[in-house]
Amino acid sequence: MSHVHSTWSARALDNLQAEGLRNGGARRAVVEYLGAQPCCRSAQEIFDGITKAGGRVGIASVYRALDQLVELRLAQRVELGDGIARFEPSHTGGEHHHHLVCDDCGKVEPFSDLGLEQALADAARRLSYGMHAHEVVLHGNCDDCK
Amino acid sequence: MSHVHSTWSARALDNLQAEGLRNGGARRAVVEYLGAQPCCRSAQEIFDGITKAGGRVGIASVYRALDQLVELRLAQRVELGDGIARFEPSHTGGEHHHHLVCDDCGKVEPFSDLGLEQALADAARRLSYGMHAHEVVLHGNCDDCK
DNA sequence: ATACGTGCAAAGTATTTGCAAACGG
DNA sequence: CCGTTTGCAAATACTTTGCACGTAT
Repeated sequence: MSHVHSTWSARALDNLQAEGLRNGGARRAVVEYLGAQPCCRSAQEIFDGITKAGGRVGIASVYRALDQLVELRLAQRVELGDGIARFEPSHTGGEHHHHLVCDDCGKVEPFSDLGLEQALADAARRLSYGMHAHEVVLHGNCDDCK
Repeated sequence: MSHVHSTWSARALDNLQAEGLRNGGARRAVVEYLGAQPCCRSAQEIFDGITKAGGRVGIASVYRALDQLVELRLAQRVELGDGIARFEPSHTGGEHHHHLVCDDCGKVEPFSDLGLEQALADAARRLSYGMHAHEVVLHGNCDDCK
């Protein structure tokens, strides 16, 4: 049996290792960077973030690491309508959130809503769809642009 | 004052004309094709559909027409997680739907859920966000892949 | 007549892949 | 050691743009 981890990064690295993967420098850097973010990040943002912190990775490795994380359902791919894929840790329970996108300035804000989560679960049940992830994007105008 | 249209295509073409746009062949073909579809379509699918029906349009015009439709909020851009942008008429009221995506075979199915719509409206109100569109994507496994 | 619309080809971005060298266990 | 991982560069996929010609009003 496995023990409990305090952070998503630690849990993800353990799961990757349990899959027989080797956790070299690049993938570890991606996992640690992503785990420290409050909301979704694009591959380029992750690359830039790691680079600015002194890490040396290739952007191809960032993409490859993200693909694997999504494949293992440790991370979720989020598309907000601007043609750029973003990624964030797969949140469990209360940490789960969705996204508000301002169509004027492009700002992205996370939000949580228990009623919405309940309605999503109900809808999936009614449809008898084997749901393992969901994504909600609200488009509108943020406070600054209203 | 304007009169009521029985189809989205007719209404959209009227709205475009009211904006001072000229509705030449390519944009008209896109609007008519899109209005006849039961669910979202990619630019390439729209191009292929028009071409197969004997229409001659450039794919650049398809993209331009779609941009304008989205800009005027006559159509909605939908991103389902595979990096391809899809488009569908902006549905009003009861015709509104969302999407189920099978992560194994990629199949896309539309669904409607009144409870979900209500929860989305409630969430937007609670957030006091000036919402003018929303998008929900459920990922899971379709009947074929379960 | 005169803007706007269109098609083609070229350019621009985001993402993926081939490959030889570096590395982890 | 040996198979995995990595970085680089080249390739790919989707989308946008420049421009000369066509067309709606």
